[in-house]
Amino acid sequence: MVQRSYGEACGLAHALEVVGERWALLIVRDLLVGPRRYTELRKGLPRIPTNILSSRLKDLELSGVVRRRLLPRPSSAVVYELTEYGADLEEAVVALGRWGARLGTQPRPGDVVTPDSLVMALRSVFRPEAAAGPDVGYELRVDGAVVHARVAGGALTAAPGPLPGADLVIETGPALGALLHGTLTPTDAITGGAVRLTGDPALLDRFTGLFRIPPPAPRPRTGA
DNA sequence: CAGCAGACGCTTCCTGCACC
DNA sequence: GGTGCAGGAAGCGTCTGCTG
Repeated sequence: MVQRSYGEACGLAHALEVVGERWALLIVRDLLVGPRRYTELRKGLPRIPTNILSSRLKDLELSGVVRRRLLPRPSSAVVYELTEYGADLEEAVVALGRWGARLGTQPRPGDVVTPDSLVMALRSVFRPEAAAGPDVGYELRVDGAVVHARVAGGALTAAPGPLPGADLVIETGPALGALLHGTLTPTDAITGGAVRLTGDPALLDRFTGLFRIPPPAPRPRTGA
């Protein structure tokens, strides 16, 4: 596909010409979690048409954001991964995710939670200033997506999959947004059955301190 | 089965123009 | 200057089929 130009000598305009197309930044988001095969990207982005995924990957490859790599035998499969240049988008993607999270806590009908989106959500709302204290490991299960987060030495490591020996396993659903927004307290979440915990329940308080969505965006007046 | 790619129809965007 | 409309271009989604 021929990339349209905004005709501006502006870094932001140039960035949008590369990752501003529909789906492009979500592909980058998933690749920030790790290299993915074509079918894994389709699973992570269940609504993307296959030709659009193919087209975006090609465009991102031409732009130097993504590269194709052939796995060694016996698999010989193709994986897509970010180049160093593409990986530089992490700071921007995390900031955009944090900004977007302020728009609302409730998923819309048909919205899905994927492990990759959950990992990037955790990275987006992690608060390093709250990470002092003993190391802790969480396993998070949200609507079938399982990810884990480990906070050690003030730094976060978040990745898809379970965490054997996790200090706390949190099973929840749409309530996660309210919990991270602070509109649902850990106590209310537990007593109301919005979360199920395995491990030390006190660590849920620490979780909501470590991961916090900034105050919600102001709502435009409806004029009614 | 993975990894595309083409055809087709629909939607959205852009541009130019007219009108107030 | 702001708004609305029409036509063309571009983009998107679904379906289907091809290749290794």
